Amino acid sequence: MESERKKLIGGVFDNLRRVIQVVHGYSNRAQRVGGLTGPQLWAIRVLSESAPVRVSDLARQMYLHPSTVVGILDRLEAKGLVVRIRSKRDHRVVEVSLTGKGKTVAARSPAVAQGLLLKGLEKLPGNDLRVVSGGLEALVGILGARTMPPRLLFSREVNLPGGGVPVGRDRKH
Amino acid sequence: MESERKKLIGGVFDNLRRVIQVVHGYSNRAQRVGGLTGPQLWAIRVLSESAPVRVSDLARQMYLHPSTVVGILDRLEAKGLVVRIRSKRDHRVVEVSLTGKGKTVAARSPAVAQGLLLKGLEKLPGNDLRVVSGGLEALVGILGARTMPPRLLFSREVNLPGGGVPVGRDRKH
DNA sequence: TGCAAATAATTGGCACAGCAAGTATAACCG
DNA sequence: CGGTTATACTTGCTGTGCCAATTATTTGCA
Repeated sequence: MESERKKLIGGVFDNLRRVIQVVHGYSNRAQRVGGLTGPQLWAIRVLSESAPVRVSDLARQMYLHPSTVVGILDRLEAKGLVVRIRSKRDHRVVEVSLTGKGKTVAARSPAVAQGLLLKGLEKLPGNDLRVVSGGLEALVGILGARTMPPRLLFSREVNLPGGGVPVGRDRKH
Repeated sequence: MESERKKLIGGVFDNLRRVIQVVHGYSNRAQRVGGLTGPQLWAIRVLSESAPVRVSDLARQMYLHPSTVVGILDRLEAKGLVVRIRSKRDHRVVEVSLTGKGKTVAARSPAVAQGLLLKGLEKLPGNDLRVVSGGLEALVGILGARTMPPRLLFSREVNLPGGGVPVGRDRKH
């Protein structure tokens, strides 16, 4: 039974690697689906949810430095997937949106991994789903990451760390 | 009960993000523990297990292109953590090993995330461990990643993909 | 009002990761 | 021998990611 534990633990590691490789590392670094890299796809996905968003907010949601996001946006803009529009009321801010092409990519892209996962989870028997949920819960607990912000993905709200409260801007069109 | 499923699924996503963020993104890109980047730490860890290893084998174990590994080794060598020794018998191969300093780093570093996980899993009650294992197993199944090579981490053997059967090399000192 | 401070996005510089193609050397095999 | 294969390395390129300025704009305060 000692060896059974060992085997289980080893399997957990292997599977965790696999999951990570698929979900996050689906585009390890180089170009991937549709010629988009991981971060680019990620930005597209965030944009597809957060409507027109300011560069700094996008950076916050992606947990990246603003200057990094600028670079990513440059490349996405060059591909014609996003547009930058200077805000009328505050001429400092830039609102980033998806173009039609960008929306198409966004609509097709989540199927890559997250969509796969979502579909799979949805058709999972209730008991198995509970097992998956419980298992991950335990993992997160072990890693002491329960207090960590989920980093947004399909959820709407963002807990920005450290930063002040986001001004309640009714930027809704 | 529909909403319970939804909540469970949402939680799975959030927790998955958390786990990924911790395990993989522990060293997002920039320098981290002891001034080492993620891939550098990873290489060190592989080296700490696989004794003297050839560059090509290291690349295979890290699932990286050999030229990428060369760069990583250059930086590790510059820091005095690894040494490259040309094999006497086959003058093409280079055996990479850890220096004393490198071993120290290796011994201290796995505590970063994987070690945390390992320790946590080890003290987990048998039942919970089975839940974690089963949950991940299901996830991997959903993602169709069961056939994917585990990418090695703590396990010894490597299933090199695509490549032919590894010649039964008795390079055991 | 008018000037200082804060804010937003960007730029430039740097290091690293990752790959592909090409090079040099060395081993193997007919 | 001579050609093929294997091994490591080099070079060139793209892309991330950060920090430290810079610029433009807005806000705040005296």
